[in-house]
Amino acid sequence: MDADLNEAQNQVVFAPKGPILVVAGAGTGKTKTLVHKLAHLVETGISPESILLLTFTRRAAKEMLGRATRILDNRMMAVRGGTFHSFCHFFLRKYANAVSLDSNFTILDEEDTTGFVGMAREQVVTNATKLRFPKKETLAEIFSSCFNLQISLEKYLQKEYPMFLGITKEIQEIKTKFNDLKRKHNALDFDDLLEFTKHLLMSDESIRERMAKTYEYILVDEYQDTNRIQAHIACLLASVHQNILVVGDDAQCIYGFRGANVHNMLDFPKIFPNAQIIQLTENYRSVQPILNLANAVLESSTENYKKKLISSHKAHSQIPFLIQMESLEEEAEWISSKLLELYEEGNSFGEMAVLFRSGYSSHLLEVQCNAKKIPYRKFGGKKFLDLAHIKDMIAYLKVIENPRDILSWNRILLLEDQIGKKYAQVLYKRLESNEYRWKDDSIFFLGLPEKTGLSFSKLMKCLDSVSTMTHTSNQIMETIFTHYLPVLEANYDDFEKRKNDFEALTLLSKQEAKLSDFLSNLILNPVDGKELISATDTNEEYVTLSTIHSAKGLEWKHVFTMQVVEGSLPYHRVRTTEELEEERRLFYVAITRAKKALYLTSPSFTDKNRFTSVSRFLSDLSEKNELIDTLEVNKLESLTPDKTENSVDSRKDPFQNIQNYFLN
DNA sequence: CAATAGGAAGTTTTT
DNA sequence: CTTCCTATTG
Repeated sequence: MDADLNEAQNQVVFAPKGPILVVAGAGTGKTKTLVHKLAHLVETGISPESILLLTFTRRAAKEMLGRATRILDNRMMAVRGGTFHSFCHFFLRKYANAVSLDSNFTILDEEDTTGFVGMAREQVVTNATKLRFPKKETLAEIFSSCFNLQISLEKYLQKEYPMFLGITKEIQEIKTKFNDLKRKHNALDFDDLLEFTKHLLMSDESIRERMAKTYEYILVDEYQDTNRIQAHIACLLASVHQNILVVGDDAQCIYGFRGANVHNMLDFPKIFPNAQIIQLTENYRSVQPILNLANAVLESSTENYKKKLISSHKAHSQIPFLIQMESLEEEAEWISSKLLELYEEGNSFGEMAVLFRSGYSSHLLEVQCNAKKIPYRKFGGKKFLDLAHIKDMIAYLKVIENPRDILSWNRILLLEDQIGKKYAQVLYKRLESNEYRWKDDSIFFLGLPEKTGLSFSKLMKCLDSVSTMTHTSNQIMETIFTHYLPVLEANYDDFEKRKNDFEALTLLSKQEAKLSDFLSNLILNPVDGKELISATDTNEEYVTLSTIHSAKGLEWKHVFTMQVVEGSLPYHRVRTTEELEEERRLFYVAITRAKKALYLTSPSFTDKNRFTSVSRFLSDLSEKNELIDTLEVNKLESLTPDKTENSVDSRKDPFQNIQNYFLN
């Protein structure tokens, strides 16, 4: 027995081999238990590299392995761990031939996937039917949802887009064409990674057995967030030895939109009738008032969550705050001031986090943090990879790696002077019929204006110079960059700033010897450019700004949750009660991230002066006054200097009043 | 056919 | 704030 752990946790760690379901409430020491489990497995003779740890999000995987390595020793680095998608990618590179894939396949990110849908759409939609036909983004969303929810196109349309039911046939046709295109151009999207893996594991017994030998033990964290296909893959991997441990919390399922379903968890004992079920209930993270609010939020749910979180902290503590203000500007101002205040009281920035529903919500706050010199890092929302100039660079590399990548060809051709949509198409066709081999030959230039041909041959000579010899990805990067630089300077006024991003990209490319590894890693593990640059700096503490989704599984001493208002939390697009319940769980996740203090802010006006009110998740609470302490921030602009003194509210912290005054 | 400017409209959450 | 579409000019 491990004295560090409570009884239930010990039960998990010392359980014999075989299937185990751990139902772990928020903050019940789940990660700690898993880390100890890993250590125990290694001690009992299972080698680290034959343990597979799967999670849905990258952050959860990173957190888990990071803690295992810190708490235990470097042997834990050998544990194979990552997201389902990254595992599937690794698996498919190895067994590509078994599913008749070319092993140098390209992985499509969201934008590329949408691009292929767009191509398929153009093939089906003629001008006559163009009116009111769903856009490529919508179609891509529909196809992905059908896959992740594992329902037919018609059913999904019925549920979400009844207005498109009349064109089901055309949409189906686009879907088929879309899949054909991906195969033809040697590309897999995120969903394909899962589908091909599942298919291969299902149909090939010898591979299943080989996998069972490679991975003697399967751990799945955040099991409530896996969807049916992912759960299927996990179970297939364990089908031979049944050594599978899954951990989850039904109250924290927030990926329903991607097909995550509580039933995955509840049905685990149906798949493995001999499964041991262990509950972790004692909360070590938060003080009781925070848990009281969390419990109350769940209690008003229509669904029946059995658990009530009880804190192990006995000391008296402050109940959560609800701070109301007029505008979004005031909200950003108040939060940033409060962050500074906490810092000046001796808290480190690393102990603070601001959470929000949507990626863009933090915009004003980021401005304030920059102005006040508060170090922060943002998680969720826009990515390094989404920057246009980074995507340009990647497109060159993708073409070198997979010449059939039509989208990347199109992108880099369009960058050249005097090559537009039409000529890009013509040139791709010529390349294709010439098996992507470039010859400085007149047939390539037939019917092209002189300047167009010149641009094209310049591009091709550059690509040729890197693909004919063996180069490190770093050398390739340099050559491509030399070619790209004039384009960058011509297209962006802020090209100097953008140039800096290439440092980060070069830094990344040095980490991988092979170009293909570099590219797939970039897509499956997108990194923030800033993060990379600052990683070379000292380990500076920073405030975490994060979407609630990305904050899952993490904890901070001081947590702020922004825009706890109708329209944001719950989100305005929510229609059904299931979706509403998911929003409630999302709020629950946000609350339970806080260890010591929780601040909820609620502006009365969202963007475009739309009036809104405090989230129903709070206003519906029957014992609201006992659960939260409501404060109002007066609108400072409306006060004349004379009146400011009167406005000082004795209930409020004097320091905060001073800050509010001087920083405005 | 390419390039450009200017107006319009759409912006969850993750891989 | 951005991407998307359209009209105009070269």
